[in-house]
Amino acid sequence: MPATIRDVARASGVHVSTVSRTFSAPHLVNPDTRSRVLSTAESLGYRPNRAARALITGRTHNIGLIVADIANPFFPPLIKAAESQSRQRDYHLFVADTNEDPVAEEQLVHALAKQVDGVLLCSPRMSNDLIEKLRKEVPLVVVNRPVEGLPAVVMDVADGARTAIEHLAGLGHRAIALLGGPRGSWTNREIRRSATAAAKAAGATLTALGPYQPTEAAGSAACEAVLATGATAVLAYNDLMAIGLLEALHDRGVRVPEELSVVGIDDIMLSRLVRPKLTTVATPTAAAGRAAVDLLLHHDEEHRSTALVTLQTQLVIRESTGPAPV
Amino acid sequence: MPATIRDVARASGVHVSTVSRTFSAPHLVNPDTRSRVLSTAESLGYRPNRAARALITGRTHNIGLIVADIANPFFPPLIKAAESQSRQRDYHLFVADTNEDPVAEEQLVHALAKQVDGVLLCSPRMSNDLIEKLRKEVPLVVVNRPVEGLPAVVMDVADGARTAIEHLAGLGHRAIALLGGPRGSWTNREIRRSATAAAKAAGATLTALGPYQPTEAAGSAACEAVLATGATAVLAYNDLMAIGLLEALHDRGVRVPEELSVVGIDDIMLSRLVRPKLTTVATPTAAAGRAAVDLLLHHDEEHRSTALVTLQTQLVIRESTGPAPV
DNA sequence: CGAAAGGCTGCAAAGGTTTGCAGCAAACTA
DNA sequence: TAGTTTGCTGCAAACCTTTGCAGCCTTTCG
Repeated sequence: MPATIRDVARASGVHVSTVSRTFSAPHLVNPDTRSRVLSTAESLGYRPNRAARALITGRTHNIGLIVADIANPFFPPLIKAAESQSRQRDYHLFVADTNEDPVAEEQLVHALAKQVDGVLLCSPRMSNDLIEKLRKEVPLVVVNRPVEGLPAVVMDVADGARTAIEHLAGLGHRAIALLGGPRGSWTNREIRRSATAAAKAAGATLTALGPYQPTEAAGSAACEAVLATGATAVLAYNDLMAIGLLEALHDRGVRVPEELSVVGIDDIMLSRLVRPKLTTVATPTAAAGRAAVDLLLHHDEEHRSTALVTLQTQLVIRESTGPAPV
Repeated sequence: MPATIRDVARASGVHVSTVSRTFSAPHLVNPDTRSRVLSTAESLGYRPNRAARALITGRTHNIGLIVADIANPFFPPLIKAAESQSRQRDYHLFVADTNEDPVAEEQLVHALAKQVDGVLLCSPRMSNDLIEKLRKEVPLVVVNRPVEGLPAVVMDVADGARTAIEHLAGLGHRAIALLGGPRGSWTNREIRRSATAAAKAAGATLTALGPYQPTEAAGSAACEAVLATGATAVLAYNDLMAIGLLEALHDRGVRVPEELSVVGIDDIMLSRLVRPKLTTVATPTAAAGRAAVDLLLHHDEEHRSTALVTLQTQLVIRESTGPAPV
């Protein structure tokens, strides 16, 4: 039913190849012919069929984006930015959600492989070995984990965690708890490593808790464990957990920041709307989305192996941190 | 480079059509042959090329989802549910963001038309006439607006708004302000219509403000206007605006709910985390996402025209509403 | 003025899959 | 036993484009 290139060719009295070139290589066709073809195409409502085009060119003009949880407030800004950047470059974006499941991640890459020119793997939970295997099937860009020889964009959470710990130490905190994120997360390891080092340097003790799911519920559930450490300050794997913790603390009547200081990571939208407003390490998620798309699209094979984009983070001090209780 | 159906055929000593049938119509091929084909396919890492398949069958097994703003907290649960439901049915989901721009909506439908089996149009801002035109290009399901003769899923916001107004009236409020949403939104018109009627029935006055963008910033910006109405209670187009308003009120020192009651609509995640916790009309967004996908996939042409799914809403009373000041 | 160059167009193969049709052998039916 | 059905497989066309090659005509150059 929809008009094909053949219909346009017939209607405008030229060969299909001329119509094809009118769209994919306009400079090769005579301006008069071109405008004639264009106008009949317009009147027939013709639009090139991307699937057919992909079949022969091998380029689909589609990108896959795989995230752990679309509804986790960390991701939407990233998805939005990636989508916007993709479309600006005339690409469409498949979005898929793994529900934090490594197996689903792998299946999704397989399923999307043939349909996209590349896959953006965000905060993957799968092993590096598996990533190595999958990259043979389809070009990959990893977000939130550096992988040897693969283009990646990461946030400098190590620096962020260090800054956060220094901020707390500067407020007099000497016993700090770390609310750990999910197993398999590179970001989590980074935070832990850096926070430990920073605490040591500042003469504070750091008690690591976890692993936990990166959700508000898990943050609330961990309240007990946090209080049990005797810490006067907490650094959480992400804002969602920090906010969950804040909720639980509020319910228990523990005052923040008077009795306990709380720092999150990410600076999601929520963080400046809860009370007390959350002190947090801002990660540039939108920039990450854009960078990932560009990395996928712009980098030719030779450069690709060495491309690692590191985005700076920044401590945003709000109301959930204060001087250590005496 | 990747294995094709032909490679599998050669390696297992059968014709390509047999391989094809092994995957797309297994019951037509001898169990022995089938398992042989399957195992060589497995060892070659063969996966059917969906684009090629789409070319001949006309079914892409892809769905397009168009929303106004991915980062608006209202949408992620809907997107997540739609994605999950799609994948369960062996479909992949394109997600696109229009930035609240009606023109972008139209372009997106055109661009996706050839690549999907249908498009889910969420809270469209475009005119009904345009929708009528676009439906000829690709099957459409509309979310959050009923369109004559088109499958749609809507939330019963009229009932929600009525309930909200009755709740406020029951608390003694007689002057209520309505914080209006964006122009072109069916939901907005519904709310306004129903709230007006409910207010009248309850003997209260309703002052409608707007249109505003459905954002937190717009909610904050409208604070002045709300206070100027002299209302003792506000119903906002959505939670985001209500929360923005809450922020602005807090900054001005207006106490909620003592001096002003605030009700939102949607029950986004944020709403139970802000202080005071927001009283709001919960809309079943995840259910809407699932229903939209099912409507697209299950309904054959004859039923399609009559399919309108209406989802119930529910008032959730929290802390932002209280008795009218005397 | 003749030959070479350049601009434009047509031809046809190719890309990976599905599917109606035909063919064949084995298993039934009468 | 002859004829018919059934189960399985092969053949080849079709889906919509792109693109290397070849051919034509017009210009340009010497």
